[in-house]
Amino acid sequence: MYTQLSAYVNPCLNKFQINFKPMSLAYAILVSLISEPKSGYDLAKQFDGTVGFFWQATHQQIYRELTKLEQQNWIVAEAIAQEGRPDKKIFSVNDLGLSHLKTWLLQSSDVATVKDEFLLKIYAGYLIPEETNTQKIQEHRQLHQKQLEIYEAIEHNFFSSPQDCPKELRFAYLTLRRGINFEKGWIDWCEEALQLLADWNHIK
Amino acid sequence: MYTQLSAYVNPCLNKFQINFKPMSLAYAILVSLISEPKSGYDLAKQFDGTVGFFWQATHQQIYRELTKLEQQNWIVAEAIAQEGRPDKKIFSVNDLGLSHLKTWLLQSSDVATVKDEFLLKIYAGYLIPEETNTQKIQEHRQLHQKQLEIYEAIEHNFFSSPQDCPKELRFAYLTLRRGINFEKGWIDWCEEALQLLADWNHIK
DNA sequence: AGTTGATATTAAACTAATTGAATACACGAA
DNA sequence: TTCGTGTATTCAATTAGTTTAATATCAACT
Repeated sequence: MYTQLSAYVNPCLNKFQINFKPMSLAYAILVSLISEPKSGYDLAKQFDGTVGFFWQATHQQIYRELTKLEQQNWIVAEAIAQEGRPDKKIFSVNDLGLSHLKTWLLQSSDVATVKDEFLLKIYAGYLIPEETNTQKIQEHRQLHQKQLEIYEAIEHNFFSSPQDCPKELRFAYLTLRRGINFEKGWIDWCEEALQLLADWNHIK
Repeated sequence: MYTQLSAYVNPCLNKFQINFKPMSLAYAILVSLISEPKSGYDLAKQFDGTVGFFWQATHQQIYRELTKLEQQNWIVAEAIAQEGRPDKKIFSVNDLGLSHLKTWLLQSSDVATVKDEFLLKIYAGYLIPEETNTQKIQEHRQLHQKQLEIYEAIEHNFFSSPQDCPKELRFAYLTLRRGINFEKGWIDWCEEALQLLADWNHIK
């Protein structure tokens, strides 16, 4: 028995529906290529660097996605013969790709979901020895300290006077500020957590 | 000497290894079941609640994982007939599951990767109208404000005197503090970003 | 001369996650 | 009476992401 309206929909019609799916990796690639055309190899590197703060992907993912984007005619490739190095395929965004990117940019996005193994382990911290937790938090603080230093070096070298910043870099600066804010937040939390654990240890 | 932004690519990651450790969903489920045995339905609800700050999963994922965990004999199910409601299957962690969980808890974890569509869009904000960016950030601030209020209500109701906290809840409190820290960080950044955009707008 | 390491790309198999349902019972409101 | 909401679980298809390669060039050491 049909108890839902959806049961009456012709299933063949489903295939004609417009795809609203995120495909964010594709857009992340477009965003990177638009500021400067580059190869899959360069993209993979950059995805571990500055853009990597808010998006990462392995080179396998990137090459697969580039192939798809080229087939869809959102990007075009140019083969570059290099001396002393393997050939490169430099990709750039064409008009079709740019218009799709702009459409996507205008859509609002949800707050990103967090999947944090570290916090999951802290949550269950009562199951393991006290000092293991302390150690984990100290390690974590150091990792965030290191990342903060990287971000602050970038800020110092490229954004010492943000008011003079060229328009394109202004938005990169905003995301860099978020990176700094994020790392400082973690460091503050680590210190607070260590203090709380120490206090509780005194009380027992 | 570092003369280009791209030079700040983390050299440790040059081999394209972003260490992803799998199976975390299984452990997230174990962590939740260990504090109190529950059904897939309850798990799905909880994954939208407190645990949801650092882990989320859809009910389809959860049911699939529960089936696997039961087959591996890490958890056991007990069918509960309910009046006026469908039957429930209450899962609890057994000794094998607990020992695997403890082994996992002792392992150190990497800093969680961030995949933030919102920041990706901000990064490319120079491609869209000024007021669209402002609006996006204002929306985002409100979302984080709302989440902060939820966390602060939990803190007020359950952790008004954290020093008297029972041992198991201490760690939940630590993660709650991180949630508050996280939301406050976002709110601060939103305000800073709005101010910077306004300043730049004056200079043009 | 041979190993390592960086550059540069591709293939294939696999696991995890998402999308979009369907099924089924009960309760209260329209 | 059927509509919506909440409880409770399952299925199927597709997309996304991970692991583990293999291939190739060249520079710099050892």
